[in-house]
Amino acid sequence: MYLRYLEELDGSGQHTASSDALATLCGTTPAQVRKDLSFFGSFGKRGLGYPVHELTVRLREILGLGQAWQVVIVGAGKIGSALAEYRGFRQRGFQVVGVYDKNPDKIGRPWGDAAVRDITELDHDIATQRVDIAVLAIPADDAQEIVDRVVQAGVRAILNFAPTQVHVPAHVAVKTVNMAMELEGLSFALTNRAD
Amino acid sequence: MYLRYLEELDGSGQHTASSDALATLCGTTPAQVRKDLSFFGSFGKRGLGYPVHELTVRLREILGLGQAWQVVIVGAGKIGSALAEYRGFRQRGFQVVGVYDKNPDKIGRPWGDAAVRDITELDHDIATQRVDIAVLAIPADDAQEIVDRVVQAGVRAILNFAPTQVHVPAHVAVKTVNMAMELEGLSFALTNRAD
DNA sequence: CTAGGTTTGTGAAGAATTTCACAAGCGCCC
DNA sequence: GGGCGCTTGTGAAATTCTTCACAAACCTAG
Repeated sequence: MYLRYLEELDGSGQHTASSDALATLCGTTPAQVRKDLSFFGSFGKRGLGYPVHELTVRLREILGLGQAWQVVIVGAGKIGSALAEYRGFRQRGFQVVGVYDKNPDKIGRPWGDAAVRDITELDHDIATQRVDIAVLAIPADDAQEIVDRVVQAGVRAILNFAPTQVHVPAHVAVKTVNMAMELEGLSFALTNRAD
Repeated sequence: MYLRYLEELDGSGQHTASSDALATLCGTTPAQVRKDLSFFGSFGKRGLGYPVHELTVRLREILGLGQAWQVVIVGAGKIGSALAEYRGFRQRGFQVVGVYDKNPDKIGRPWGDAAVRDITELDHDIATQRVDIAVLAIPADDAQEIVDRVVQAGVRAILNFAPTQVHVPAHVAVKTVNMAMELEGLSFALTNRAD
């Protein structure tokens, strides 16, 4: 989050930013900003604030954004397709190297200058080319099976859009995005808001 | 999260579930399950566990899922369209009552048995029909402006897919889903994993 | 070079969350 | 009906996270 706003500041020519300024942008507190950043090192100058450009560079390093991570998307439905064409990914160095589906109607459908591939080829493909991250845009019922397969094939990070918890070995990182659950959180807020 | 798995258990005919069973399903601990549920009341029976069906009903009440919340989607790009047709929403009682865009090419494009509407009509539409939740699938630069407008028009809850923090008055609930940020979290995990 | 106005970095305090651990309650079986 | 094996609900302890508050450091101006 800090990186996002620092990039913005950098683009607009700001040279330094105080924890106070960053906090306002990010919707947090100055103390929080300082504690968070201090976890990784001592970047600021007292009396001045943080050097915007230098800090963006350091944060990118810390986040491992120096390299182009290779991503496969599993599931070529609405969400999968939207993700496959989402600019934000490539912009930030995530390269979509393959889209997979199990539905014969979708397999072979053009995608970029390649085509949607058969999900049965997934294991083989991951074994032969480097794949860092698997994005799952598939029904909940299929999620765990696909997770097991990509983990078996060597993938170490998974972004899961299926509305279910998936279980993985400790060395695999998973982030789950559950839109229905977010909406239900809003429903709760609407129902229980203190007016 | 508990609701999701309780529904599954209910569907498969389970009558009771222990905190231990729920914890395993949800990837948490039994103590956590009990503390969480106890916040809303005392639902379980000692020696037996929680009554699955009864608890789903109660959780739905608590989350305010009894009624059909009316949702508008702002932004008819890839992500907005995917969301507009996402079954998970309707299944859980969220009714998409309108899709808006500012791009003339997209305005009027058929969507369900209606059409994508001009974003300039948004304020008027919200004022004349009930809209509970606004889902934002628009560029970061437009996000705050649209947030201000829908809040002004009376919307109390926002699901934000724009990759930016948005600021709202205290009585408005916001959930932000930032896919690029999730990917960066995975990048960090891949970079700093302890092997 | 010094004084004054800022802002960081960080221990310590405070708050919130999670885990522990166990009494109390429940159903089942004999 | 009583004993036994489970499981909840919950205070208390432990841990984690956030906020406070201030010394140390830095810049600018004169």
